Amino acid sequence: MLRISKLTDYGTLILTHMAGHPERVYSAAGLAEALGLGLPTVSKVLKTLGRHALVSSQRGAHGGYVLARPPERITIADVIDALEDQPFGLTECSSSSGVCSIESDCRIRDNWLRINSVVREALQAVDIADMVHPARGSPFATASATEHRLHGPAPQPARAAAACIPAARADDQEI
Amino acid sequence: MLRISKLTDYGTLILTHMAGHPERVYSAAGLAEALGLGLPTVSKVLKTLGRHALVSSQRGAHGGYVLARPPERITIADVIDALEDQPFGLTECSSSSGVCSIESDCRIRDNWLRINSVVREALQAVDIADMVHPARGSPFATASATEHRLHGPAPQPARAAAACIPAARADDQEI
DNA sequence: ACTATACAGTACTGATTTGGTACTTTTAAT
DNA sequence: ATTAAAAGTACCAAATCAGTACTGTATAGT
Repeated sequence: MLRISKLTDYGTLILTHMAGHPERVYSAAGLAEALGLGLPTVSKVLKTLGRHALVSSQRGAHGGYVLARPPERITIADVIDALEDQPFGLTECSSSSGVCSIESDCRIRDNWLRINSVVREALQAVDIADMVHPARGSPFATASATEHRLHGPAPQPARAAAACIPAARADDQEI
Repeated sequence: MLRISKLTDYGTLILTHMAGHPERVYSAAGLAEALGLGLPTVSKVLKTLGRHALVSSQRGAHGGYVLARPPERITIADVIDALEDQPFGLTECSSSSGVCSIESDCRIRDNWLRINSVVREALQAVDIADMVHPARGSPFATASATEHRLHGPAPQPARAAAACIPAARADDQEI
């Protein structure tokens, strides 16, 4: 469906929130409270982010999570890599090789690989620090975002609100 | 999971095949046979493509499908718009507005919208004619596809082969 | 007019994926 | 020792996807 999973969405939300005070130790409970998400869900995301070294964790009382590196050096592509189950790739045969019996004959694969590269670059051009500021002069702002038509905004139903929770209040909920 | 659905994959496959002879009328059965896909599945895809005016259909005996416009003017973004259920957008709150209760406060939404634009442009830069040729000097080849690291090729299992069927044999199976 | 062919629409079912939760274990500070 | 907090594992419900079947409609050829 060409959409990131909710967990990935939560991940960017959490990291963006943490980027407000890059040195502070945040507890999973505090983040859940601040972002209006369930604690188990937040824990799950943070654990995964920790496994991929985007945050580092401190166990025990007064423990918690800290960004493992400055927010400028954590890109959206990093978050997707960490949180999405399948390896990056718009199609199955382009994310991992060897699954397609007639790979050598397939004329489309090369093109999908190239499309992937372009999409990935777009995702790598945006980092968490960019997300904190509403619209900074970030590299991806240079793209001709004006002249793209978006020809199907399609006022579809779309169920309940997803991960779009206020990232504001970046400084309550210490610890 | 940031991946297009199989139906969309089939769609590009079918259109690419048809682009081999842009004027020819292809039957659903012929395409299914040529591409090694199930007839019902191919029919489903073609019907949807027809509804979105990417192919035009001719009913009755000797009927079939033809590309509705030259392959140079059908982009991957068009195919995705036609075949994916949800409207384009990496996150729910970025594909349609009004679903997020605190939309105005959300500092991330603007950024997702911008990321979407970039990704969409990448998808719009590639057309079906590009897909036919292994690696033409297409606009998206100009991107710095060299310096992207792809840091997680992750030799994951990955189930059965998907839509990666030979697009070759572009000229057997007439009608 | 009749018949064969081929697209159109709808609906259903099984399988996969996702999202969320619960429970147990390990680690560290007081 | 007790408490706080993360780590790991496993599980369940719900949503989504993929594929199939069935019925209807239009066209060409005889």
